[in-house]
Amino acid sequence: MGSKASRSLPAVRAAKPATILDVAAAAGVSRQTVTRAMNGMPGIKSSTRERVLELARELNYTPSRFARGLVQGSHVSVGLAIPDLGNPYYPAFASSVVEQATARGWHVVVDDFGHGGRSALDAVERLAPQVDAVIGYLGADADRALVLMSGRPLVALDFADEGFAGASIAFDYARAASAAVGYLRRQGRQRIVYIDWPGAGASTGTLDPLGRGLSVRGSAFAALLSDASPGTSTQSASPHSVVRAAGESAAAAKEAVEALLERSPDTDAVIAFNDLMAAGALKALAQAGRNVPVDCAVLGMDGIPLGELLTPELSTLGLDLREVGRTAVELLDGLLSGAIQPGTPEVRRVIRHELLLRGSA
Amino acid sequence: MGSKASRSLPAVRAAKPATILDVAAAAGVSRQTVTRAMNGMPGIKSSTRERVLELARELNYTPSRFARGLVQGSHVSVGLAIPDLGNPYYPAFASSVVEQATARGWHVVVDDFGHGGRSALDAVERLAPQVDAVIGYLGADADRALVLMSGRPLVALDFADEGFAGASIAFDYARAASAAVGYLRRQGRQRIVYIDWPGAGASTGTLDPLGRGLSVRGSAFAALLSDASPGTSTQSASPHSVVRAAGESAAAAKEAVEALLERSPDTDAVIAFNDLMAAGALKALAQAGRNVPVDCAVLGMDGIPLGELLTPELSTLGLDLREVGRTAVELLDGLLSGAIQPGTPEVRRVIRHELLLRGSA
DNA sequence: ATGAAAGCGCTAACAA
DNA sequence: TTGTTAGCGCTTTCAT
Repeated sequence: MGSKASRSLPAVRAAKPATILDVAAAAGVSRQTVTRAMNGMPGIKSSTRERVLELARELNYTPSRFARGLVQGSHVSVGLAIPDLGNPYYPAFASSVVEQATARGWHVVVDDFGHGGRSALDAVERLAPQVDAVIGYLGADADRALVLMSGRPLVALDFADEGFAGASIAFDYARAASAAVGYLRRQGRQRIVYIDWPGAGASTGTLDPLGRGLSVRGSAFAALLSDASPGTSTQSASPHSVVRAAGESAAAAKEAVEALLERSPDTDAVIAFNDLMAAGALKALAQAGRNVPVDCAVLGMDGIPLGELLTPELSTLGLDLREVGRTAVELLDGLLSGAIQPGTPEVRRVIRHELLLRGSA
Repeated sequence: MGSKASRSLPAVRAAKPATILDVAAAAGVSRQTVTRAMNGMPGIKSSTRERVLELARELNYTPSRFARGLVQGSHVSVGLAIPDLGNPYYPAFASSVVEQATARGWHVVVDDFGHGGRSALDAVERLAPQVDAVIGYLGADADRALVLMSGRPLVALDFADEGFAGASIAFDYARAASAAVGYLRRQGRQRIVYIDWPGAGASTGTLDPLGRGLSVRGSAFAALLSDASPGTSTQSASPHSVVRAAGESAAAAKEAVEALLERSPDTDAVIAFNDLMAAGALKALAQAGRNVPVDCAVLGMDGIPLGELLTPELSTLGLDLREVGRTAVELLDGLLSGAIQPGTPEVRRVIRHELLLRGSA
């Protein structure tokens, strides 16, 4: 190192990163020779290779993947925008997307926008210039995100807006809610409560019986649960049939259920926004000494593997996440190849939940 | 659509994707005008913009992100190679890496190589041409992976090989094992069994008392557990103190523990390879009617949030995954900027587990 | 074993 | 409002 200090290394690190020409100049060779050294190609004296590699290291040179990609031909690169890798639902979905994309030789760039107060729009904004297409849980930002993609394909998940010009995969919450509530009613459950997390879809403007914002799935349940007692007047029959948790976490759901049990000890069935929150409900019930499912049934939503590890095992409205991932990537594949045209009915898919009965209901 | 059928669209879709020149030619404008249309730039008649956009859609044109990146300046792009997004440990880690990378304006390309019989080396092979650096759980492939990176930074996790030329983050299993076994012995546990999964680190060649391959962490525990009964002869004192599960899953661990309880009903403490497998152990013990932790203690390894949702809550050797992610990205940052030199002691970090006592031990 | 030239597809700067 | 010119940094020929 010291012996070569006389070479013209810039005293202050240049703002611009070193290029192949900088290395070539420093080594006194042509850029092809640098290419040969960097890529371990034949036709270069090993002493030259060593010298070039050493210089490259000193100059902190990294070949530009853009220049290289430009000349060598690129892979498809897909952006995946998800709200929170810490919620087991999303990695389960991501896993399926990555698997399907990998099978096609694509790359997946993941942006978890759950940290630092970022929004789905931020994520797409960052992703858009660098990827060929985006798959994401974007909520109401989907419309604006589509603009950022300037014509490239976008698949919005859990999105059912009729006016949306991109591709979408929606979930049939009305049907899922009806299956769940029907099952619990047939069991003779009298006091069914849905634990909502209005953060995701509250922008839809649907309100619960008390006039508070509700998630999309929350409104599906609210509609069913409010109709429960036909004997009463115009006032909603079950004003407390929907409870709002403070966050999309087991801890928040646990607190909500604790408060609920305090207020309405006769609750005999709890349906949660998702499996993670159902796990919190399970904890609250266990702590309150309730026997699940005898005293109170618990139903989750998602069907993630976590449910099978809980005690009792979680009954849930399961989504086939591999199917969701496969559908998203297939949609993209069709859009990218031109086999599917945007604006046709083909780009709006609906996937159904299935009632998975395990131990908790 | 039909009215413009006479334009010279290729009858058969060309093998090569359309370029900006194809669109420009089709629209009878210059490429600059196409750029303006595609990127929503000003200085273009909106009728022209419409026409160009329409043509672009027909030709299925997508701007090359490489050409664009080349001219606009690139973000740093980091590859993240992980074995299985379905194991909650990895998304927890990935989440932290993505958060740290995002804060620096970097992109993260995730490759989950757990599907389709792919190896860590496959993952790096795919990633290498497209990223500036790689972080990964590569096991024994780390050495070969480094070659594929041709000089670009690589951070290998859970890797402690002395001869490794890249950066690495190792975990101090000897210390962790000693903390765990010491704690259980002080509790008076007599018959402590470690449930190994030799898939990951079996290549190190360490053998258990029965001569079978062991994971790195498995050997740390085997060493301690074999020394347990100093009264016996040269033959290993506790030949069954290490059990091997058939997979890195709760289900595999559950089966292993079921067999163990059959064979050694006096087992009063189980330590698992990781939290997921500990969850399986918990299920097996509950099913066998054992009271955890009274009859039998269970200790996991990882410290993922899942543990707190189990019944009883899982005691574990926790790793601060946010610290691990932060360290990996900091290492990369230093390497990329030249602030840290490869080959110095600075690139080999060690992170310690901490004994987290919750309900199960 | 090495070098020179050409061009990948795009956008910024400048003309018209 | 539109077109022209000049690269971005690299790898591929093809020469030497």
